[in-house]
Amino acid sequence: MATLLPNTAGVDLRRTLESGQAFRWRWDHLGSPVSPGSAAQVAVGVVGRRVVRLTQDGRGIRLLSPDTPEARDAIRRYLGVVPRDTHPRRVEMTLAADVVLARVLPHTAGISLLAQDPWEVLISFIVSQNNNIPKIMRSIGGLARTLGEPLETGVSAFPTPERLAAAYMRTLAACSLGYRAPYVRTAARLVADGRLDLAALARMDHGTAREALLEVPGIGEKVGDCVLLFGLGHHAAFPIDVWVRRAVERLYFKGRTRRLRDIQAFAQERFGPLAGYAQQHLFAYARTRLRS
DNA sequence: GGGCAGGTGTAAT
DNA sequence: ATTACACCTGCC
Repeated sequence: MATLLPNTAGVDLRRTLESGQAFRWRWDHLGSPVSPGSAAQVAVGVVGRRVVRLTQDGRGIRLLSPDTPEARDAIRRYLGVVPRDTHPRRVEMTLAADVVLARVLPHTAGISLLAQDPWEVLISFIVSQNNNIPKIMRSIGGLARTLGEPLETGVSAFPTPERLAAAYMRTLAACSLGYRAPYVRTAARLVADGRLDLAALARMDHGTAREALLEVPGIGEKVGDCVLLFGLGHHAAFPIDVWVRRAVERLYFKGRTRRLRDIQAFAQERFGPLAGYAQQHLFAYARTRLRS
């Protein structure tokens, strides 16, 4: 049966899983396909070696499977529904002091920063450069299917660094990586032979870890900041993609163009250690309400 | 079918 | 120091 996960942290499952930080979740219909209107939806994703099914209703977030004590703990940590010093509800209380975010938050509240596998995040965001979310999801799915360990029919784990490092270029090309394929291969080799130690980067301070990431071919400032924020737990990181840039320029600078480094400095100064959460809310707001 | 979207690396000022 | 352009793919 399903377990109800306590969610005093105020996590909104759909907003979190559709926030562009993770690429291995999809929504399926639950129950009878003949009454799709009333059918609840279930989020199906891959977390490590587990195929995870979750739903959320008025009562909370339910873990449909796998329903074991170990899985329950892992998923609670992954989602950030454990009461920690920075969970969505508490973060949003602080961010709402910003008059701009106070207007944004009603549309975006409940976004959590997932505690993802840094290795998967590294590769996923190298793939994300100059790319869009549906295509990123296809590429990551393709890598899992061709190089990852099968978990259940049609679903595989994200490939290990060793498997990815040893992959043929044509295998990578078949996943539509395009010109990013050599970046992916190089990064996989760096991790596989220990020259890039992601666990060590997670322990370093934000600035030092950032410098190290920028040395990796295919990782620039935006992707580096995504890896820091989504994979390494550096919640002060503020990745600036076109949407975040639009949002900041529109909402804080009267629509005036600003240089990226000025936006970066502004965000670090204004949001401090919560910059990553602010970025998530601005990104979600821009994508849903600033299209046009 | 040409245009466009999306970050980074590189070569040009 | 900043700026212009190429890179691959899929969608309109």
